[in-house]
Amino acid sequence: MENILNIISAIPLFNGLPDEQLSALRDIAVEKQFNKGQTIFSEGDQTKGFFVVVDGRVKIYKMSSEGKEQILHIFESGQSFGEVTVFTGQQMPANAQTLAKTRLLLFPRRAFVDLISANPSLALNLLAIMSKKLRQFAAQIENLSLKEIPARLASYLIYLSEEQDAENAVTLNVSKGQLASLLGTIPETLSRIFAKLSRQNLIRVEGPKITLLDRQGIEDLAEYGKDIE
Amino acid sequence: MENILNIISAIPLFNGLPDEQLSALRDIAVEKQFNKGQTIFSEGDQTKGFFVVVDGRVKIYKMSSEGKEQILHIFESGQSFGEVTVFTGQQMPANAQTLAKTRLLLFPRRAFVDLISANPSLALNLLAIMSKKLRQFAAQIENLSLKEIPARLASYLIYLSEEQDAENAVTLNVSKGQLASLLGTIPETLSRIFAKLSRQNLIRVEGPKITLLDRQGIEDLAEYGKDIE
DNA sequence: TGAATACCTTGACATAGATCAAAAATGGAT
DNA sequence: ATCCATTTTTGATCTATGTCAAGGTATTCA
Repeated sequence: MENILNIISAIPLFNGLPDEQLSALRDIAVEKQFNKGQTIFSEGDQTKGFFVVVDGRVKIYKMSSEGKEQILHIFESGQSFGEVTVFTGQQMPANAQTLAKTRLLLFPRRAFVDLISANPSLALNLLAIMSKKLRQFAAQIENLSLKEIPARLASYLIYLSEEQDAENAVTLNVSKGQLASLLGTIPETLSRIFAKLSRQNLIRVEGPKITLLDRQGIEDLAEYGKDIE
Repeated sequence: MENILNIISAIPLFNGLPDEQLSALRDIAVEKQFNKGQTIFSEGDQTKGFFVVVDGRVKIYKMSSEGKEQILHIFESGQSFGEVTVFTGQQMPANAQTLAKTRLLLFPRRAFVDLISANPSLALNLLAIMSKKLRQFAAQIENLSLKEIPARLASYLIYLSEEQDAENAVTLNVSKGQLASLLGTIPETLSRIFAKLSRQNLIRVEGPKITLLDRQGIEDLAEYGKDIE
């Protein structure tokens, strides 16, 4: 068994916790392995607990009655998901599936809640993380309803470039089809928009590698929508 | 001064807290009065703390660069908002404005965080409330991206009927224009959809009073979208 | 009571994006 | 390498919803 303690202490959620609490966390954590494309849980499932991605990538998504998928979130190493139902005790409100070979830690509900009850600093960390998620959701709602798809794509590219710490070149970490779902559209439309932005010399697309040729132009597009044809 | 303690103890967030904690909360709460249409805070403002609606109604909204508004939330008596920035310490991410004459309690940031740190049960309540909001946001994202507007309206009517505990008659608690924004559309479109659903004998609209003539039909519409013309 | 203002509805039209279909490119697996 | 499966792109068409404009209906306030 690899040192779970090291993994746990590197998780943002558990930042700044004293060793004894980290040990307590390790004692309740359960390690899980998944291959690419496996389902972790489905909408309506009973709550098991809350998850942390050790490595790999997980998508959280909803399906419409016609089978269209909307990705709500994509989580990578160090990020956590499933907090919500730990506290409401309801069933899972969405589906989770791996996008790659993935290792997770599961903190079973009961034990985790007990731990939080006893540790205000853990609760505060958790509150901060959930606050951040609320904020991201609000931003996503704003994007979906206020902005057109080219603007949403531009926002995402900027987000990625900050994430990857690269001024003007980013690499998509999901397939274009998945990206379409995350942006609330379909692959055909996304493809056309990539083509259009390329034509306008805002970006260059080479497979999953996107070069931002005109950073300012892309920022304007993200901010003001309405791309100039 | 009216008994703030009574108000505080009736707030869901503070459910089940012992008297001494309620007193501690009262000691840090600040009462605020607003008339209809007044701005409580604006996007970019410094975080003051977190708010509870005593009575009245508050909308939280974003503006697009073209001045279109998207309502993220409408809060009524007993509900709280502004928790997010209390923990992240960032600026306010959206605007808040009263929809009616409104009384609020403000819990200043610093004092509130101290209180939580000392009281795990308060933290757990807060976690549960934030979880619920996350869930609502997820549902809103799902609605915006997976459902057409008639289905969103149907969902909202069902939600309202449960809220108001009325099987087949609901009263809109916001203007139709505001409702349009909440559903991610514009008044013209909403108006047409009301007309269409009336034509299909699913509902009857009399001003802000909506009668659900065919509850099952409305539920189907909310669930499966794609209304049968 | 009536003017003024905000709100709601209806109509004609424009368009972003979805759908359907099929070709092209990519990337594993053998 | 070559084949198969998946992903991506491109084209033609359709439709829901937005935009612009105008008329109607409440509600408020003097």
